[in-house]
Amino acid sequence: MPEITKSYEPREVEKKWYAAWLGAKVFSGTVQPGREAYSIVIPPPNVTGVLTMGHVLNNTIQDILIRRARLEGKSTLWLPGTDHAGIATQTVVERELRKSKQTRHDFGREKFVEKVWAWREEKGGIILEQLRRLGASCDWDRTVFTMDPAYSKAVLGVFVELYGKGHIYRGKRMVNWCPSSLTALSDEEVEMRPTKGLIYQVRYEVVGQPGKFIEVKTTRPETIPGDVAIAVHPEDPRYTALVGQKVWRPLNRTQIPIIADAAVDREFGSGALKITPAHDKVDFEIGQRHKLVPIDVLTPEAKLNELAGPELAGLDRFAGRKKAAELLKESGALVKEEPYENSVGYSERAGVPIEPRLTWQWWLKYPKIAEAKTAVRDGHIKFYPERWSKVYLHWLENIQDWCISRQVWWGHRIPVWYAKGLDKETLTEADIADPTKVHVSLAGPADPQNWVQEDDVLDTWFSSWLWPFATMGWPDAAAQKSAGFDYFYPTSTLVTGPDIIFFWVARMIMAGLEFVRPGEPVERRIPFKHVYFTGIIRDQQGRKMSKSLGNSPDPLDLIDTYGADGLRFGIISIAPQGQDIRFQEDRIESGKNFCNKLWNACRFRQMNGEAGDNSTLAGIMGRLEAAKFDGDDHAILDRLLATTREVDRCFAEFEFSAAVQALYGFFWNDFCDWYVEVSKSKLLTPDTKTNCLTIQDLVLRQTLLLLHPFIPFITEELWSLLGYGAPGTFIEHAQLDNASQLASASNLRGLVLDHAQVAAVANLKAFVSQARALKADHNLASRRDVKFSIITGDREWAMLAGNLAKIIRMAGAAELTRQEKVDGAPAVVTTLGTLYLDLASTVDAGAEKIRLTKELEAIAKHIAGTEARLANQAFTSKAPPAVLEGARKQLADQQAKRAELERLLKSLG
RNA sequence: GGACCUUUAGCUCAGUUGGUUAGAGCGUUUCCUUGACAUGGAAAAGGUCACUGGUUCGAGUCCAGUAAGGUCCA
Repeated sequence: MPEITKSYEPREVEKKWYAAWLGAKVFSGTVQPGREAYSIVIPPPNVTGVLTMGHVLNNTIQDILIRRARLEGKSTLWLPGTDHAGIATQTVVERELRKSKQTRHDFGREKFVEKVWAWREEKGGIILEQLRRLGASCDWDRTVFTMDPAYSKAVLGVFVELYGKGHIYRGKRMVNWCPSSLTALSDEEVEMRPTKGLIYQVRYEVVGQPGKFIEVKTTRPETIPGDVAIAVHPEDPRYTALVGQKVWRPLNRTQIPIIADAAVDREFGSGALKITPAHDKVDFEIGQRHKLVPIDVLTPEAKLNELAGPELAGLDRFAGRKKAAELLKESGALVKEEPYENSVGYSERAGVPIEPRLTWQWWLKYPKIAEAKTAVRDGHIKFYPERWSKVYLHWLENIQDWCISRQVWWGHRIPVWYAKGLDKETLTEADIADPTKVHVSLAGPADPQNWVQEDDVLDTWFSSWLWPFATMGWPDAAAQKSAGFDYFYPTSTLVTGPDIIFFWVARMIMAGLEFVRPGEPVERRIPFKHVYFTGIIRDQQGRKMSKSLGNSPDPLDLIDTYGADGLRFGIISIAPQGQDIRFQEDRIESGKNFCNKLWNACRFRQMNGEAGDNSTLAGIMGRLEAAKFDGDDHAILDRLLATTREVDRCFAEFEFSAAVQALYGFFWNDFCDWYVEVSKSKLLTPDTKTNCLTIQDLVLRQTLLLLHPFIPFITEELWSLLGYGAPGTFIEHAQLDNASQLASASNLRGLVLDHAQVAAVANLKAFVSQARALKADHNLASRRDVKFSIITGDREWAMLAGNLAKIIRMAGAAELTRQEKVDGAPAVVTTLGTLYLDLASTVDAGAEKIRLTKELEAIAKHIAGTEARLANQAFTSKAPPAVLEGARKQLADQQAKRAELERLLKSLG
C-alpha cells in the first residue's frame, strides 16, 4: 500500500479520480429495477455562462444529494445540460460582430444563426467543463442542450399542442419592450428600480377659455406629443364642468378631449392625468375604454419619431425629454420641475429602462394553474425552506398571461406560417383561425413556397419549463424508454435559487402537470418532489456578487488554492438553510485545513500498523473484541453513532451546513483531539493495540463515507489508500449504513455501548482540561514534567487510577499521586477531587488568592440563583420532576465546590 | 402600499418541541516545533441574545408592538 504523504495535495488527486470516475462510468444513470431511483436535473446554466460562486453552491448541493443517494444504494441520475439563452447568446455574438463593424443584418437570419451555432461549438458550455473541476458527478453522456433537435421538437410540439387547445393567442398588447435588444420581455424579466429623475408640472390650456388651464404631472414630457386625452376622476368636483371639453396639447399642438375615468388617482398631483396610450399600460387601458387611437411617438430603439413633431423627431428618448422640457418652458406650459424618485422598469439583461410598447406578440394562458397550487399546498411538492411556497402561491393567485414571443433570431422559431402576401398588422382573430391564412404545425405547410414563417422565436423559458421531462426523451416513446423516463420521473429534488421561482419553478410545475402522463394522479405528473432553494452569495459588505462590481472571486482560483474539496466543504459550512451567505475566504481555507486534518489522521492510522481486511464493514466488525473495550472505545463509538444519526437527520431536512458542522466537530474534537491522542498510550501495549486500530479503521471508514458527498476527491483517495474498497471499486459503490443499521451491526458483535463508561470519559475529559488550565495559569502549559497531586475519595481515585497513564499523557504531566494533605500549592476543584499543581518554586499566594476569590464569587452567584429557583414554590410545584431533580443536584454540586474553594482559600492564609 | 426574512462574542453564524452556568469557526492574547498534522497542539479573554411590553414557575426560544437592515410583489 502506498505511503500517505505528509500533507494533502489536492491537484493530482482530483485529476486522477475524476478521470477514473469517468472511465468507469460511475456516474451513469441506469435503470435498476428493485432499486429506488433518485434523480436530479441540473438547472441548466446559460450556454454563455462561466462558473460563479452561486453555481458552486448550487451544484455542490446537488452533488451532495446525488452522492449521498448513491451511497444509500439508490440508482442515481444527475442530468446535466445548458440553456440556449436566446437574448444573452445573441448579444454575445453580435458584440463580436460589432468589433468588425458588422451587425446580424449584414448576414441575414440563416447565416447569423449559423454563426451563433459556431460560437456555441467553440466557446459555449465552458461551465460544464468547470463543473467537472468541482467534482460534479453528472451523467455527462446525457448532456442536453435546449436547442438539440429532439429537445427543439418537444418545445415546438408543446407550442402546437397548446395552440390547438386554445391556450396560445396572438395579440396586440402593451409589452415590456427592450430598446437595446429590440425585443419584448415578459413581466418577470423586468426589474423595478427606484430611479431619480425630475417630475414636470405641465399646464394644458382649455380650448376656448384662454387663461384657464388643467395641470398634470409627468416624468416623461417627451411623450406629450403622444397624448390623446386628459383624464380626470368622474367624481372629482374640480373638473366635472370640464369633462367633454377640449384642451390644447402643448407639444405638437392640437386639441385633445377631457375624459372621465375612475382609474385616475384624485390624490396624485392635481388629480388630472395625461393619457398616452402608446407608452403606458394604464393609459392604454383607459384609452381602450374610451376608444382613443394611440399615437406611438417612439421608434423601436426608443428614439422619437416624426409623430413627435419636427423639434423632437430623431432624438433619443432621454435627449428628447430635455428638449421637450425646454420647449414647454419656452411656450410657458411648464409650471415647474422638481426632483422626483419613482420606480422604473429596467431590462434585467440589458440594464436599460424598458418602454411599454404596443406590439403584436404571442401570449400563453397558463395551463393547470389551480392544480399547480394544490400540488404545493397539499405537499406533493415540498419547498425547503417552506416559506417560499407562500411566494409561489401568491404569484399563481395573481398570474398574468405570459408573453412568449421574442424578436430575436437565436431560439426556437415559432411554428406559425402566414399565407404569402398577408398583412400581419391587420390580421383579425378570424383570419388567424382561418387555416388558409395562418398555418400552425410542427411539420410546417405542405406547400412552403406559399407561406412565410413567423419571424419571432420563443422565450427561452418556454423551452426550459419542459426541462425535467424533455431531457428524458419526452414526448418520444422510444427515446423515453431508453432514457429511463418511467424510472426517473418525477425527479427527486430540484436545487435552485428563489430568484427564479416564477421564471422556472412554477412554470415547470404547470408544464409537468399539463403534459406528463395525462390522466394519472398528480404525484406521477409533478416534475419533482422536493425543491431546495439556496441562499444568495454576497460579499462581506452584503452586496450581491456580480460581474460589474468585480466582487466575486473566481471559483477556479479558489479550487487551485484550496482544492475542490476545500471549496466545497467551506462553502457548505457557511450556507445555512434558506439564508443568504456572506462569503468569507477564510472559511474556504478552513475547508482545506479540514481536508488536511482528515488526511493526517488517516496517515497516523497507516503509520501505526498494517491494516487487516478493511474491504467490508463486516470484516472490520469481525475484528472488534468487545471484551477489550475501555471507556474511550465506548465513547468514540457512541459519538460515531450519534454523528451518523445527526447527519441522517440533516439530509432528511436539507440542513447541509449542520451536517458539515456535526462531522467537523466529531472528527476534529472527538476523534483527533481525544481518541487519537488516547490511542497513543494504547498503541504502546500489544494487548490493546489491535483492537484500538480496528476501532480507528471502523471510525475512519464510516467518517469517509459520511464525508464523501461533501468532499468526494480526498475521501476516494483515502478510501483507496486504506484498503476500504475491493480493487477496482470506488467509494461510490459502498453502502452507507444509517445509524440504526450501524448500531445493529455492532450489536451483532456482542457490543453493547456502556453509557456509564461514556459518561465517565466525559468526566475525565473535563478533568484533563482543568489540569491543563491549571498548568497554563502558572505558565507551564507546554511543560510535560509537572507533578500533580490530588485529594479525593476512594471511588474517584479508583477511576483516576484506572486511567492514570492516559491522564498523565493527556494532561502533560510526570505524575499524579493521591495525597491526604497538600499545603500552599495552586489547586482546582474538579468533580473527581481537588487537584494540586506541585510547584517546586514558590507560589504567589496573593495571585492564587485573587484567582480563587474570583471563582468563589462566580459560584456564589450561581448558588444564589439556583437557591432562589428552588425556594420558589411555584417552580417546585409546577416544574417537571426531571428539571427539579436536575436543579437539586446542581445545587449540591455547587455547594460542594464552594466548600472546597473556601477550604483552599483558608489554607493559603 | 402588501408579503417575507434578518438582528445572539470583534467578524460570520448555530441554538431543534420554552428547562442547569447561551455554543462553534475565524480573529485576538499567552505558551509550544513532543514522532499524524504549525494547513497543527494547549489555554485564555470576549455576549444586559436590537428595543419595549406581555404570556409563563421559568423566555435567546412563544405572543404583540417599535427600530434598523434586506428581499420579493404591486
